[in-house]
Amino acid sequence: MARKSNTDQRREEIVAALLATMAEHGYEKATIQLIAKRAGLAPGLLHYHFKTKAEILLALVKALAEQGNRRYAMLADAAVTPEQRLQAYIGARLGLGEGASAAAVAAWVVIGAEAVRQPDVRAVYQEVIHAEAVRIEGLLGDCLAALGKQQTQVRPLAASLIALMEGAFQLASAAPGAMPAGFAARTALDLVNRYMALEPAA
Amino acid sequence: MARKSNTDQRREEIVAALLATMAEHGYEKATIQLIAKRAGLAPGLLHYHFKTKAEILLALVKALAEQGNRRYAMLADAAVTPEQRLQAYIGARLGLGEGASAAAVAAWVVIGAEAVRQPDVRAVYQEVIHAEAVRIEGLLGDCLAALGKQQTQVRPLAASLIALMEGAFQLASAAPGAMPAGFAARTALDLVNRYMALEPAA
Amino acid sequence: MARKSNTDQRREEIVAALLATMAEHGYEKATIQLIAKRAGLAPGLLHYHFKTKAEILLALVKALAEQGNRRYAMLADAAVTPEQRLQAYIGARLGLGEGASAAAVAAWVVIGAEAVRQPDVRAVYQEVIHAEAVRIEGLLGDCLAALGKQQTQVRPLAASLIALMEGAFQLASAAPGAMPAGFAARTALDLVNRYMALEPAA
Amino acid sequence: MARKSNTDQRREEIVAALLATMAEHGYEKATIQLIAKRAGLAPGLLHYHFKTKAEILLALVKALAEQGNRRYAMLADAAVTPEQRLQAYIGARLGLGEGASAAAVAAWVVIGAEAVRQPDVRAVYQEVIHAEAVRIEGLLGDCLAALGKQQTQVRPLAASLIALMEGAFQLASAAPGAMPAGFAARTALDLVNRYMALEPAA
DNA sequence: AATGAATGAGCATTCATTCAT
DNA sequence: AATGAATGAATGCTCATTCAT
Repeated sequence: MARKSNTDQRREEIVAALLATMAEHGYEKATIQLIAKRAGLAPGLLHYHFKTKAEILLALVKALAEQGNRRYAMLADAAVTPEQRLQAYIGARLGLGEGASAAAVAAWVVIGAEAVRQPDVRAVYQEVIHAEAVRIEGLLGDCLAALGKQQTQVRPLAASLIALMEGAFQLASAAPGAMPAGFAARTALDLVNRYMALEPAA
Repeated sequence: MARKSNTDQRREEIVAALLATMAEHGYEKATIQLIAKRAGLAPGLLHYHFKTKAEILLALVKALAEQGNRRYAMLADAAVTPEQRLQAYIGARLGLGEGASAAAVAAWVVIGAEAVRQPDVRAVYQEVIHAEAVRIEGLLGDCLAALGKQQTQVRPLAASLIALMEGAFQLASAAPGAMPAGFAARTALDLVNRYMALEPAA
Repeated sequence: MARKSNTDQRREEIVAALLATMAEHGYEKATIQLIAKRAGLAPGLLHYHFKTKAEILLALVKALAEQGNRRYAMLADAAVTPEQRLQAYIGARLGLGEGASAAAVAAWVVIGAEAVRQPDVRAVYQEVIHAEAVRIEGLLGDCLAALGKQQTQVRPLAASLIALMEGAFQLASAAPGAMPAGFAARTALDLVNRYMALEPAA
Repeated sequence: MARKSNTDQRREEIVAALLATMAEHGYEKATIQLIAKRAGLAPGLLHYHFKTKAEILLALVKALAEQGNRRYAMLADAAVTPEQRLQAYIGARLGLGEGASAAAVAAWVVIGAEAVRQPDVRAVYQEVIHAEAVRIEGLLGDCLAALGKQQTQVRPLAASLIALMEGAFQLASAAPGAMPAGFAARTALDLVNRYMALEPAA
């Protein structure tokens, strides 16, 4: 081997550059030229490492999903009771404002809109949402069980929580100020907890 | 009198065509040619009635906002108690599934993503969100007052409800099936009602 | 109708420009820019009248085929005996050197090579060859009948004549000088006539 | 002795890979990457052994010409009478269908089209055609001499035979089925023999 | 000799916008 | 008001060629 491959690193750099560019310009206006400039690479190189621009987008969606997985794995270790795990989860997902993730949130909103029209993106987006739903249903089920409540509403409740979070990302990106800073996580948690508190016993 | 101007009607046709095209192709891929074909008009005519493509988009955002206003005005007349009004409101906004509005919902999601990058769109989007927030805060305030509860959490609660609705639109457009059909409105209402039920008295 | 369509004329101009450009540069090097310049049109206009560059090529193949049809129709009227018709046919097809058609001949050679790899081009090319074969078989059959000869070899003889003509085009374009000027038609006719003269009687 | 040079072998491998790739994709679409993959070599290596892609093409043209020479040399030994030599020659050249040579035939057709526009290719192509013409003229001259016929038509007859063969290659590659299988060689031989049979005596 | 990442010019194609009719 | 041809800048992508290793 006369030259060691740096493909994995380059791909990550390119994906990161798409994230940043997309957060600012949207997907269509995130041109290969612009992404390349942000990554400090020659435009042609992006097509050496990725066949098409759409492929970079898919890699980004997957990267963001994996990032979510890692965050979830970390918190799952730390928390003990079901309530703590739920709180930690919502806090991790909605704990916005830490600078670095603002771009990721904006990019995610753009991805959500691309999922409306691009079948490939939609497929991956749906996988991510579904995995999230499964996780939340597990967390809520544990909480309800610990409270001795019925679990018939787990699915719509989980779906509503996901909707609330996706909507919070949308508002944070397109209408900052609409959501009182930092209150999203707290209010979401209260909503869910009070809902469960008033569920009938099992 | 030569020939009466049909400008207003033409503008509405064009805006409607953008709505339909955008729901299917997104904003950038909703080309003037495509919009014109959908409207049954010549491409050049679109630039006679609108200076730029961006202007059509702004007209669409405003049209969707006004449509929301009209729906609200209608329901406000019918309902009597604060609880009825809140239920009617959420039902009207989240009562998806009536076919015709699926395109409007998808277009709204796309608009939300455009608001991330287009200042003009963002400004109008924020106006719409703000007006909605004011309305919901009024509704929630009335409900809490009728229940004799404190009203300190009206703002974050209203913001969360908006987030939930925007997120529900996103899921309906990009991940149909994630949200159990028709449950969005019911669960949202339950969440809010139980939250209020457990608020401290004023 | 506010503006009359000139599409047909423009398409012909574009096809003619491709013919000229291809004869000089081949298909791949006949860029849209080059073709447009030759036609005196803006590059973008070529894609207004044709969806793709490949579509222009197909239009050219069909145009050349029709041109051949017209030439054949003309001569069919003029000639009387089978021998005269055969002579006229070969003369018309191989009567090279009249300047204007040199480009067409070169373009046809390039088309033949494109037919090797482009299925769409190959399909049309085969249609043209087949139509030509049918015609020649008819001509040869008439001649053999008039001579009272058997007609069992009509097919391979026609195929050979087509091959000879296609090859003559190739030599005329890529190796002028190899074929003694103007002798192609005469030698081809002699070859066929002597072949038929020595066929067994029917 | 460090490591013996394998340059010659590598060059042959590369040329063979161009032949195969060109037969399938044409010259322009036979990219260095594609040729390298077919040869099982790294793309960069092709430019170590050849300065440019055009140089590989020239090497291929020469290789095909030499291959023809070798075939001719072989048959020349075996045959005795002029008629036998002519028959052997035509049979060797037109004896298509042996699988392995289909790609070579297709590549040759593509080369013929490149000769239309690339002066370097044209020069070599013409050399090959000229050498072929000289050979055929020799063969035909011998046949006519043996028959006691005049030899005034040797040149156009040889040119026509070359045209027929080049055209047969074209048809075999782009319109298989047009030429009744295996009949090309037989019919070509008959055409030439009957032509000679009816030549005036010397 | 060999590798494969890197470059950048060039390509077909798209598309908002203009404009003569 | 309306048409649809025309423009040209911009975009994603290709690819021969180079070069550090």
